[in-house]
Amino acid sequence: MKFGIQLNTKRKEILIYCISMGLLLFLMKWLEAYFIVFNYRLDLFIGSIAIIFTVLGIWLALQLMKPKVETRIIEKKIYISPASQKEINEQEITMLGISKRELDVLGLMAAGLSNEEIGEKLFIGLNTVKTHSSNIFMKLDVKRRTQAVEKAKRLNIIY
Amino acid sequence: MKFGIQLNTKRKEILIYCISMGLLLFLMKWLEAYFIVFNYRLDLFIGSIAIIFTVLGIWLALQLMKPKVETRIIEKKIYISPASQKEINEQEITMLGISKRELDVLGLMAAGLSNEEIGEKLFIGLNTVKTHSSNIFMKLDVKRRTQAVEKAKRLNIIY
DNA sequence: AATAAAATCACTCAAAAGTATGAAGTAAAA
DNA sequence: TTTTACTTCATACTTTTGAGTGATTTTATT
Repeated sequence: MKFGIQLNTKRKEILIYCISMGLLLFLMKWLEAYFIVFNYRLDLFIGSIAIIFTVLGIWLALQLMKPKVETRIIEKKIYISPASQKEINEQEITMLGISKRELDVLGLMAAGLSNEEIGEKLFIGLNTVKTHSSNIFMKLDVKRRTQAVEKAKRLNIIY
Repeated sequence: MKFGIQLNTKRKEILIYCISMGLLLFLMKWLEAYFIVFNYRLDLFIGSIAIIFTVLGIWLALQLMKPKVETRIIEKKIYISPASQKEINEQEITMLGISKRELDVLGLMAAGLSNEEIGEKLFIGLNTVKTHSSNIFMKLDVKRRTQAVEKAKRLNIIY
């Protein structure tokens, strides 16, 4: 469809060109008599003709060459990683009322440490760790550390 | 740099065109005397001039229009499968020698179930679950279920 | 300074988890 | 058919975990 319209446009242009060329030739034919009088000016007349038709040729070429646009389509790939690294949900933490220390314990819990190991890492006693973990379970509404870790990860409380 | 070279090429073409045009005019001047003899043929001569210069104009236009290249960069979005939804690494499972049943237990372990609950779900006794989990820990080279879950998820053994 | 929240620890008891060992049935492979 | 791996279960014992309760200290807030 597009090609057809384009061709029609071209045909019209060619037609216009032919007509105007014919008119020009007619005009020149008329002018010829005038210029013939000034015989010395014939070279100037021919020069004018040359320039006019050069310009005409250029114009015609431009009209016909219009769609000669080389379109290079370069597909630029944009890789989109869909939110793989979720951020810590601070809001959820405050909402559940989990304290800093409890969060520390929870993190080490998720790493697979035992309560004793957690205590060593945080320089606190086993009983303290137990208290913290009990509070965590209460706040997270779970019964086991495995559940706590699972839920905490699901809620983006820990990494 | 590129632009400079391109301009130089164009300048050369224009120069060549000017020289050839000059030569043509000189040729025409020479031919003028010849054509003047056939005075009736002046219109034909002028017509020839018109055609020649039209063609010349077209040629010039084509030469000048050559580098009209349109580059369209189309951004194509490609969605990468998220890293979070990794597939189960069957190879790792066979490499570690983890059996189907052990994998079942491991999965429920990761869900936060207790050994007793796992037994109920799989219709096996508590002792059996314990045996399985012990074997899992041995094969995964860990000491606790939390560690087992952590490592299993890291190795893409479970979801 | 008084108050409240957070962090620390202790103690007891019960439940759950984990170790070690042995054993029996099953299904697939050599 | 024998072997091997898998699954199942039992028993005894140890360790870890978790609940419940209470207390002290620190820290921040009013």
